[in-house]
Amino acid sequence: MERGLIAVDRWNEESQAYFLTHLHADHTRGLSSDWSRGVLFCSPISAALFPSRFPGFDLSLLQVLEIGRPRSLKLASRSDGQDLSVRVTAIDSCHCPGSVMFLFQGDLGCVLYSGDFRWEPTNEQAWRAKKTLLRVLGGDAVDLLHLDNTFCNPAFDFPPRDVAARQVIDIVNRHPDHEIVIGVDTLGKEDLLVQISQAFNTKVWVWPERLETMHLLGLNGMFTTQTAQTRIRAIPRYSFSAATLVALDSLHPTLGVMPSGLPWSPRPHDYYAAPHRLIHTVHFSAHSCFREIADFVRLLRPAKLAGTVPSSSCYLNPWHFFSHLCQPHSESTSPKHPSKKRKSTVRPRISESRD
DNA sequence: GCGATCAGCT
DNA sequence: CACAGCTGATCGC
Repeated sequence: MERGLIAVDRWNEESQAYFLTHLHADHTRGLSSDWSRGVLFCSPISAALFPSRFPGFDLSLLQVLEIGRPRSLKLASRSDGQDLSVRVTAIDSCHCPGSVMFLFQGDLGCVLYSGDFRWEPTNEQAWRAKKTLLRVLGGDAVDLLHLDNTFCNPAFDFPPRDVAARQVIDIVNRHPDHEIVIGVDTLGKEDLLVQISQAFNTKVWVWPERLETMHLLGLNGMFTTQTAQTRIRAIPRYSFSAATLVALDSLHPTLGVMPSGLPWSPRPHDYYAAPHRLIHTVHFSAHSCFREIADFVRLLRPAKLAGTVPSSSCYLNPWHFFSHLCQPHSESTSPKHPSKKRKSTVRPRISESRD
């Protein structure tokens, strides 16, 4: 965004204000315990997790933005030093605990930075977030939308997370005598584990640091670090492997469940591919699928649109799909073919740098 | 010795 | 290809 004024998830350059969308490692690269560049704004949940991620961090630099509650900032214009007045509001992005979008309104125009987000059409939390966003927008036209375009391709279509959770529960149900091992990261998929805990009325094992995270998130009584208390364990994804599963299975019949955001079918000779008798994979994505991204753009009809995810072979410029949804604000015709212009061959477009 | 960056892997 | 992210090697100070 406005270089030198506002930095969202960017930590390696001088700026007048810094904003953290969420605490995944790829958004905190450059942040460290000895941070001293300036004030950092984040959500209440990110703030609660902050000391455990960055011990010794100067907490006087942390500014908590309540969800849906605008905060006024005074910045200085880079050209003439004049005061710039900006309102910023954090909106739940439903990507992981504490994840938010940032809506900036004021002298820099109306800019929405989506951060990583997943707004499923059937999700209550997402529905509330959408209401909040529309309320704070109050009819303002969005000049620029920085969009999570991770899966911005019509080929990406996958079920909502509660359906995926149901699939995991079914797998566990079908294997009543197995130990179950689920691969998870340091933050995310808590809802999945909570649903499993409730469905089987049992605690779920997690490693000690993960238990601390659960407690900081206010999830008490559903998780344990004691192996004997449960047959269901959530282990770090990086230690989840075929070799690990084989070793565990030799001690006691074990089944691995890998909830993965990777939505394409793997090929042979790929380590993701190796279909393994002990491993079930379930599509579980914390990013919006194409249809959900399209709904989001249609809701906002921004004048300009930019992707936030760096280049990859399956990245397509969101403008390619959504330009017809942008601008003429009063257009009430509903062109129901966001993928109309899709070429049958996926045409990779290299993005510029992440901004 | 430390942090930052990268290669490798899952 | 690569959701997110760990480990370990290496580079620069």
